[in-house]
Amino acid sequence: MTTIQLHNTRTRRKEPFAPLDPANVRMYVCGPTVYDRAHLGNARPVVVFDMLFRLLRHVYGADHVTYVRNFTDVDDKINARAAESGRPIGEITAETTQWFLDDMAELGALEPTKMPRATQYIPQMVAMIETLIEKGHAYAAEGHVLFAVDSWKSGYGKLSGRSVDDMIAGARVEVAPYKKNPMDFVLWKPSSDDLPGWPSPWGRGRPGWHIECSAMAYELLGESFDIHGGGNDLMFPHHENEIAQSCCAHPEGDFAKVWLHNEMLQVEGKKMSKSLGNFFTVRDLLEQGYPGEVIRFVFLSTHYRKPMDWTEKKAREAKYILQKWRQMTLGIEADPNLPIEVQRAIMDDLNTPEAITQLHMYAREGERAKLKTSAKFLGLLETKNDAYFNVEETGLRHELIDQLLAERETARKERDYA
RNA sequence: GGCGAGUUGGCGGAGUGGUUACGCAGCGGAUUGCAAAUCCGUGUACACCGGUUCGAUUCCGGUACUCGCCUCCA
Repeated sequence: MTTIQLHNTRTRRKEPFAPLDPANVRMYVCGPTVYDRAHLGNARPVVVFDMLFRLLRHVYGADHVTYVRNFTDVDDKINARAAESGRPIGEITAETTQWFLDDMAELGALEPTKMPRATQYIPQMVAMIETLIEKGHAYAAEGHVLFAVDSWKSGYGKLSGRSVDDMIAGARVEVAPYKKNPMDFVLWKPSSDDLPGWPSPWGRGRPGWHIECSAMAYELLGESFDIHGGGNDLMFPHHENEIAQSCCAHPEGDFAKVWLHNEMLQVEGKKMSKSLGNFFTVRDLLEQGYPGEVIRFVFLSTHYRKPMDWTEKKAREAKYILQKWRQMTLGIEADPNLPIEVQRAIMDDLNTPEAITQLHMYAREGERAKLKTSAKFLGLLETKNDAYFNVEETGLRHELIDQLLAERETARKERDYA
C-alpha cells in the first residue's frame, strides 16, 4: 500500500506521513471561539480536517486515531458580546457551542475524538506558564505574563518563515509599556471584577489565546504528536506562538511533527466581509435551502491548499450532480473496500478534486457500488438529506426497475400508450 | 516595506518533461406520441519574456497581475 503524503508547512513540501505511534495517531486542530454562528470560512477547515480524520481512520483503524478540536470559550470577543447583549457569558458560549456542533454535523463532519473547552484547562495553562517562567522564557509584569521572544530567537518564526529581527522592523503591534520586546505576546492577563478570571500566582486573571491551545494539546496529546492543522491565517502569530510555548515548556518533545494549513475562502471572488455584503454563516446557507452536503461538495471540489471561491453557480452545479448520484445509488449498499483510485487520491495530500473526478467516472460507467462506497467515504450521499433532493427510497431493486422500463419500452413500440 | 500563495480551454478545476483529466455549459447526433430526462460524439487550454532541454503548460530566472498574512478573523 502506498503511504499517505501530506504537505508539511514546516518544509513547504509534500512528505510521506509516518505516525509516531500507528496505534494512536494524534491530531490537533484549532477550533472556534464561541461567540457567534460559524461563518462559511469557519467551515472550510472543519471539512478539510474531517477528510483527513476519515483518511487516518481508514488507514490506521477507527480506534487508532485521536482528533482533538478545542472550543475557545474564554476570549475578549466573548466578553464583548456578553457586555453588549447583557447576557451571561456561560449562556452565550453554551449556546454557540451547540450551534457549532449542529452546523458542522449538517456538513457531514464527524465529531472529533475530543473537544476540550479552554475553561476546563485553566490549571494546566497556569502550570505551563509557570514552567515557562522557570525556564526563563516568560516574565510577569504588571499582572500580565509575557512570553519573551528573545529567549527563543532560534526557533521563533521558523514555521512562517520570518525572523524576529525582521518582524520587529515591520511590526505594527501596539507596544505596551510592560513589554520587553515589541513581539512578546501575552500568556496571562489580569481581569477586572466584571470579567471572567481565575486565581493565579500573578493575581486574578485569564489566559491569552495562544496558551490555551498549547496547554490543551499537551494535556491530551503529549509533548509530541503527529499533526497540527488550521487555517493559514493562523500560521502567524497563533501557531508560531503555540510552537514557542510548547517547545520551550517541553523541550523534550517537538510539539507537532506535521503542520497543515488550508487556504482561505472567498465569496464571489472577494474576501468574505460584512462590509461587502457577502458575509454569511453556515446557518444562513442552510436556511436558504443549501443542504450541508452541497456545501461540503463545493468545498471538496477545490484542493484545500488553494483559495476557494464560493459561488451560487458552484452550489447549483453541486446540487445537480449530487441529485444524479443519489438516484443512481438508491438501494445500493456501500462496499467495505474503498476503490483504489479514490484512496490513492485522498492519500496524495487530500486530493479531493481528483477523488470527485473518480466518482464521475464511476457514475458514467455505471459502477454504482464504487460510487456509493466512495461517496460515503467522502461524507456525501448521506440518506438524511434524501428528502431535500426529492429522492425517496422505493425499495425497488435496479433489476426490477430495469425490467419495468423494458416492459414500458415494448409497450411504447407497440403504440400501447395506455 | 517584510513573508508567502496563485495565474490552466466559455465557467469550475486536477495533473504531467513528449501521449484524453474530469464536471458544468455549448455544439452535433441518437432516441422520442409531445416535452423533459437520458445516451453517444465533440474542445490539443495551460499569463508574459527569457533560460535549461531533442522536446516545457510541467524545471530555473525575471515581468505583469491577483490574493493572503504581518492587526488574538478559519
